[in-house]
Amino acid sequence: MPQERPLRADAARNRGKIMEAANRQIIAHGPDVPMEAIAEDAGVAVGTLYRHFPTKADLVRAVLDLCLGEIAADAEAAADRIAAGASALDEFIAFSRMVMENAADNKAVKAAARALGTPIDEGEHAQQGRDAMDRIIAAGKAEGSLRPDLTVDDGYLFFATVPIDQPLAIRERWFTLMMDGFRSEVERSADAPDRG
Amino acid sequence: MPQERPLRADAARNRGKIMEAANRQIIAHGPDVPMEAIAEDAGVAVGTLYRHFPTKADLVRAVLDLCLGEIAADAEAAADRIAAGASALDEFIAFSRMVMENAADNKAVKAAARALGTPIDEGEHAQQGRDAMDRIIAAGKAEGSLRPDLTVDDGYLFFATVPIDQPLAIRERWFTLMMDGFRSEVERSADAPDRG
DNA sequence: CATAATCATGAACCAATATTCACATTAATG
DNA sequence: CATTAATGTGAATATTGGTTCATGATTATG
Repeated sequence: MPQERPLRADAARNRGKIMEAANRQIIAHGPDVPMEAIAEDAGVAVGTLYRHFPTKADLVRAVLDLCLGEIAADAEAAADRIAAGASALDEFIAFSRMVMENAADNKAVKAAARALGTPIDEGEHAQQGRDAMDRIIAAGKAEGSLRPDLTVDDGYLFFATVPIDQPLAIRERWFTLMMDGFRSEVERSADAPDRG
Repeated sequence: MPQERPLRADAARNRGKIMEAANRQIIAHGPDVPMEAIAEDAGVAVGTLYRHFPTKADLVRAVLDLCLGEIAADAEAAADRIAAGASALDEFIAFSRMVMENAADNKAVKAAARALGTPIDEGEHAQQGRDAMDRIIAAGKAEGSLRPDLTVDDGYLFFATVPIDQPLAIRERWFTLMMDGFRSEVERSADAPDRG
């Protein structure tokens, strides 16, 4: 077992700069951003990217995993608040809305959503998020506010189908419809103006 | 106003072959398929594609518009059946399912869905489909089976968010959830196994 | 069938991008 | 500080894919 020698100081520094730059660039321009752009943003040469990540796909994967991690952390926070007494329905809706809004203007999240079901969501972050979602949904069902047959996969489905390229109003409407599909019958939304 | 001189015989023939080939190739591989591939499939040289379509985007647009036309025709057929006495809810669901299944393995439909809200859906086919959807939804509301605030845009939203890259079971589940979101309260789905 | 207008051909051109590699720098070590 | 292993550099390479254009073929017309 070859001991991992620690990174040289400059190497560690550059690795950080690369991750930050890649994060910025992918958030702004999506995973198709050229390696050159990331290198320039990081203030290093392209070759350096390749010293740290054998291939572009590896770099992108690392960034997307980071995104997934942040979302998973939010899910955990929501689950914790529920455990501490907060309304499961409120937390579920707030978390879902947050995911939607992130996906709308963060192309990394968008790409991560599109990548669900691919190798990307097999990292530990994905599992962490899945567990938190499970807690939220179980609480919602116990509370009677979410449909009894709801599963974590439904949450992922939500994530994966956010209408990213549509205008805000459309996205809001989609959100209403999805949430109404997720609720138990008695709990339907009140924001529809003209219903009996 | 320059009179459109009719196409020369060989030109007309080639135009047909190109449209067919482009349709095939885009259905199979999506709009990113190389022009070379389309040319080869059509049995002509790339230059010929450019004689008929100034740019690749124009060719793709033509193919997607064709797809939209077929879907619009299906919507009209459904609307007509409703006018003739068929259940609006049944027709709405059947049409929606058809759209979903098409989008699943027809990359042209998928691309057309993604292109909603872009210049592509401003052709006459788009308007035709919109009108038919309007008739279907109005009937469903009159029947009391669709939520009173449903609009044609919601139908487009459905179209645009089909979870294309997910496995069949996931897509079916999504369909259930969406349809439950579209129905009026009293009409919720019965395919959920474990609800009281 | 002769002529001109139209059309088809496909090699060449160009731009974008991932990736490599010979060489230059820099940090760790004694 | 001398040595060397690790690291950084960025021009060069390879590939892909859209687009053009000089040339040759085909069709329409009188």
